[in-house]
Amino acid sequence: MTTIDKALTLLACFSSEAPSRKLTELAHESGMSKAGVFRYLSGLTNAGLVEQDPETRQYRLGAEVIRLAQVRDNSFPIRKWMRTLLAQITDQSGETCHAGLVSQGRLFTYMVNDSPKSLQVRIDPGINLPYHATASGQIFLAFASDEFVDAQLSTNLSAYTDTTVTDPDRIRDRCLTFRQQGYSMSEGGVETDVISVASAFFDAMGQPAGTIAIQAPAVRMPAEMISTYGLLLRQIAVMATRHYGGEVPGQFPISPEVPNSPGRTLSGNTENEVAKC
Amino acid sequence: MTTIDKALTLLACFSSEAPSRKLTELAHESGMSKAGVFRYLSGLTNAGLVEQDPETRQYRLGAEVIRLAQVRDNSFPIRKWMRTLLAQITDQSGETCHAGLVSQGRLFTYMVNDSPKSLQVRIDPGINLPYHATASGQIFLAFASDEFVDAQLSTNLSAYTDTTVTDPDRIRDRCLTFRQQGYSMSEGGVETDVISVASAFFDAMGQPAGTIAIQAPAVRMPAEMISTYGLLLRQIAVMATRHYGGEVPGQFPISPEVPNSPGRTLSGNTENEVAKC
DNA sequence: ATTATCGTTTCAATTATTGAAATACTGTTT
DNA sequence: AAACAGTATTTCAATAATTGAAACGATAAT
Repeated sequence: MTTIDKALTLLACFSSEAPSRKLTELAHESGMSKAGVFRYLSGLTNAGLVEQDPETRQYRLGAEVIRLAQVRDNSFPIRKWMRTLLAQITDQSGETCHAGLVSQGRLFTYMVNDSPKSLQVRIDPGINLPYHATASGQIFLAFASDEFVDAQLSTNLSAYTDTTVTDPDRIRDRCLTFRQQGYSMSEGGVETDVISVASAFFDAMGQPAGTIAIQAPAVRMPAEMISTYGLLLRQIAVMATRHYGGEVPGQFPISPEVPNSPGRTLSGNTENEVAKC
Repeated sequence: MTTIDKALTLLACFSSEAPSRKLTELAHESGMSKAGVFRYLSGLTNAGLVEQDPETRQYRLGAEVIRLAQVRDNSFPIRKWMRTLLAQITDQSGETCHAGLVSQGRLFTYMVNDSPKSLQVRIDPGINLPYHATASGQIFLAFASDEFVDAQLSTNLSAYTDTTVTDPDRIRDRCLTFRQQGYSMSEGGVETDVISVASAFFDAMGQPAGTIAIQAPAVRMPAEMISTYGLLLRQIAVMATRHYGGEVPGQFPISPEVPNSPGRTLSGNTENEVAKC
């Protein structure tokens, strides 16, 4: 492992769940010496990737990461078309939806579009999506490589609620079904009374690159809605794959026919009402 | 210079102007050996900060940078309130506006809010703003440290148009005026027939952290509009400083009184119409 | 006041980094 | 087809940087 690798593994320690970290904490978590972590953080700070809160002396990600993210999006634009796709989903379903992206083996919420309804599921961008407990995670596993699935399911699968499925074999079974239907469903996997439906989009090698999901209060999610939304997401996911420059794998059941719009159509979300960032 | 520093300087080579780079090109630009650059890029690729296009073999920023940017924004949220501020500016002026942020000494467009008018100035997020040729850049220089100003003005100041001011002394003069009035103005600095007005917001140490600017076609920018917009931006900039957790420096002329709204008020841009990302 | 905790610096042993040159690869030109 | 040009990788021994334990300083808690 090179010096650079060691320094950069520190970046992976920062997440929305733990956005600012103490040096000692990072040293312990990464298994490296305090002195080493200090030097690495200094390097990262020089590059602007990390900054230190002058008061608490805690480290957090720096402004350079947002510049890099803008540049990334200019060279490989996702935001623009993803916004449109999510707007379509919310328009047709009336529910909160989000797109997940995978990076370094971790799936996180990339973009969120809120439901216009007052009772809605709240979710933020940049949040980690556990593979075993979310609809997004499970549809991702359904199309991921065996090694990846094994790696994920061999970790501690925490039960967020009473209904979280934590048995690896049951999860594998579910993923099999999800792969056949092209969308997944999770009921109360992370939070009770929330049902989530998801589909996946793919990269140029046919590997899953991200997910698209609807999340709604369970009371608004009868069985027939789940399949309707599933088909909708499956269809939008194919469009996402196309935009992404990817290849839908043979196993994925493509649905050419347009599903009937379940919800009212809303007018909002035209491009020039939205701040570009 | 440590190995980490060298590796991370490569990240700074990626910009919206040159989002994907060849290895040899990077080696030349950074003055490092090809072998070294290759090893550094490998490290960065392992961490997901960089990825290689399988076809062209060019390197570009990876998906991890957008995850990091989301995390950064969760720990130090700017997007949310900046969106509101920019919406206010466009609502009151009817013109395109943007926020600039500084990172590693470079000022770049962080967020853009388009004018609803059909004739409008187009600008993308993540674009580099040259200090000498933009209103944003100049108001930043007006409040930056002497060393910073010297460093910037001693580089080659390219003339983007016939009217770009490239004489360091004239720029210093202008910055003096801009500091006194708390906002800057640039006419055709980067593109002809475009006038831009800007103000700055500050960090906890009273140093400029970013800018807020209006850009409009010159035909819609008579002299009295410039000062009206200037006062508006100055006022919004104070709010930005407050949100940022910063300190307005003593030199900055604070305007407590509300300027009269020059344009019509538009209704759009409520939070839940906007995709969160 | 005392202790505990955390961040920062020091320093000599060691280990990884380094760049030139060779090699592999890809697409283009003759 | 074959040589060519341009690029990305790999190799390898000399070298220079990394390394972690322990000391230090600063700050907060008891």
